[in-house]
Amino acid sequence: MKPVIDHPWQLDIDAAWALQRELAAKVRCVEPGPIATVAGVDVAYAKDEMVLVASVVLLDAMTLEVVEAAEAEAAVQFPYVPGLFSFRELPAIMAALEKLSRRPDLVVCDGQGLAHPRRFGLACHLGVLYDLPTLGCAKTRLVGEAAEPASARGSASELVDGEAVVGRVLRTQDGVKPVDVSIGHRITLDAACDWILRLTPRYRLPETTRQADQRVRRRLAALG
DNA sequence: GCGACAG
DNA sequence: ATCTTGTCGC
Repeated sequence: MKPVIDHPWQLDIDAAWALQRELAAKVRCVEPGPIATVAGVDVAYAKDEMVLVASVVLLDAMTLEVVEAAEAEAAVQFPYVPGLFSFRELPAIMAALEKLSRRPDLVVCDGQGLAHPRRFGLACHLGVLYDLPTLGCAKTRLVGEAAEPASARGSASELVDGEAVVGRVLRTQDGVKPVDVSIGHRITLDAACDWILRLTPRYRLPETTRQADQRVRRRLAALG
């Protein structure tokens, strides 16, 4: 699978902010089409953050079984800057996506989507580049404030940043720390939360993220 | 100016 | 993200 939009990745911080602002205008919040397959992506670091290893898994949306998987490595060429996270991890993720034989109907990202200071987190960036439905499911917050959801699985509260509702804090299992869910591209917040609940029948994090994380660690160990 | 800050 | 021991619970 290849992106429908391409842009330089060898840029400085200021150029990245400018490009991000331009791409953010393309984000769409619409009801996604039929979803039969869901992909998950994750990245791990090797050699003291000199090398990135990315993993992409494709799950059957009904059974949550892995039907395809791919990994790829890429040299780090962008620093970790909160807010510009996607410029650091996407090159590796794109290399892994290129090895995927089919286009997923939805991609679950490990990080924020709209719940970002410029409303353009990793999930939005990936979604716009491939024109695919994407959502962000983050373990920790970047921006926004929210009330503590009730302790039962499925409970949620609005994630608000300034005047805007940028996402939802969702409890995926009874008593566990909730995750931050936000739209990436071509999906609605309600649909995004519905999918996260469908993908978390047993654990706090979605099966997509867990499978991708598991495989990326194994690949990292195999490298040495 | 000071603190916060996805992975 | 990654570095790490012990500990609580099913």
